[in-house]
Amino acid sequence: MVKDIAVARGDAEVFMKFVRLGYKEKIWDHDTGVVIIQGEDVGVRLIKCNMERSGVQVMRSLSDCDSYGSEEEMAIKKGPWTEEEDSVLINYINVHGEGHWNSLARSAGLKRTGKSCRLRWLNYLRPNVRRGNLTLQEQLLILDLHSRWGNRWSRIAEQLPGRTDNEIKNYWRTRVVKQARQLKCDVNSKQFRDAVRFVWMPRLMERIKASSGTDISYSHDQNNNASKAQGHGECSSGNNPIPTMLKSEAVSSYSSGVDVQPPSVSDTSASYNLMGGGSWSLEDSAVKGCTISSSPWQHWDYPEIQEFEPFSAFSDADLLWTDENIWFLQQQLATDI
DNA sequence: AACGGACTCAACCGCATATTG
DNA sequence: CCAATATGCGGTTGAGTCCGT
Repeated sequence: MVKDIAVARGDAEVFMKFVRLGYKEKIWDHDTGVVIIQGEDVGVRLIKCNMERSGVQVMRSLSDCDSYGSEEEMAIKKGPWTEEEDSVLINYINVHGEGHWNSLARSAGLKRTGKSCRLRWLNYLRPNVRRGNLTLQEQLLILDLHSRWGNRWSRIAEQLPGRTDNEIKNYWRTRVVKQARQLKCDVNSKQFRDAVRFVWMPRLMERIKASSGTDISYSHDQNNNASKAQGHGECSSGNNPIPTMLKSEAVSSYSSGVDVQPPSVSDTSASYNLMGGGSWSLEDSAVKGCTISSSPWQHWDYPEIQEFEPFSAFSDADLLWTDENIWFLQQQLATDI
């Protein structure tokens, strides 16, 4: 049986739909000409195609036609991406740009859904994706932003250039939720949020301060080599990229856990130049002067400085944790972070 | 060495929203 | 305006790895 199909210019979606349905009718694009294919019981064959005028790129060769017509070959692949798939996706995006993920997946010859391609690109393959452990500053920022925005992972990720929402979400679940679980309380409970505010975050600040002046090597993966290795089961450098803090004076006010005197919201403003060349500072009564130099990083200015109120959650120091619980949390954090 | 539980994180799923025809 | 489709987001899963016994 022979099926003739004509497909309008560039309409790969319609094209494939008719191929799958074994459609026989002819569809004409009067403006730009048509692509006509001839189908058989198994597979289809391109018999006429004005490629220049039609702009149909999905059919790059007769073999493509065959593969698209095969039920078996049309199966969507799932699971881990192979290096070959990665390179196909990267090369395609380098040439054609990103977006239009469904048609991209087909045009590139990937047997993946558009969503899968998008996710792979955004979370792993795109340039400037940072790999490796979250720095102390990043952890602190995540805790702080989550306290005000909740599970708005993509929004939080926007404030940590190179980090993905998926990565931050994973951090939250594996580290923070785990902590709550160990303390036998709900991660959203006031008790736990207070513990984060008055114990965890101050401790992070202390650790950031403690790293001041130490010679910490930080190998920023400019070429994303580590990320590629990690994606295929190999581990990248386990070094935690901790930038050097140059100045920190007021941090100590957070160091005593429940004895913290929260800064007022009114004198709060922030400038997280976290990805600096670069500094990271909190113009806040309690942390003012905390500046972290991290020259290998890309410069980044906190984009929502107007609305951002760092540590505004400290406005009410009514932590209900017992000394025992606080001690326990601190012990956990000492080994966990 | 073998086993099993815990952990990590890439990837998938379902849903909501945006865009397109 | 509406329906279909694409995109984006947050929640969840599960394969691979680590680590203690």
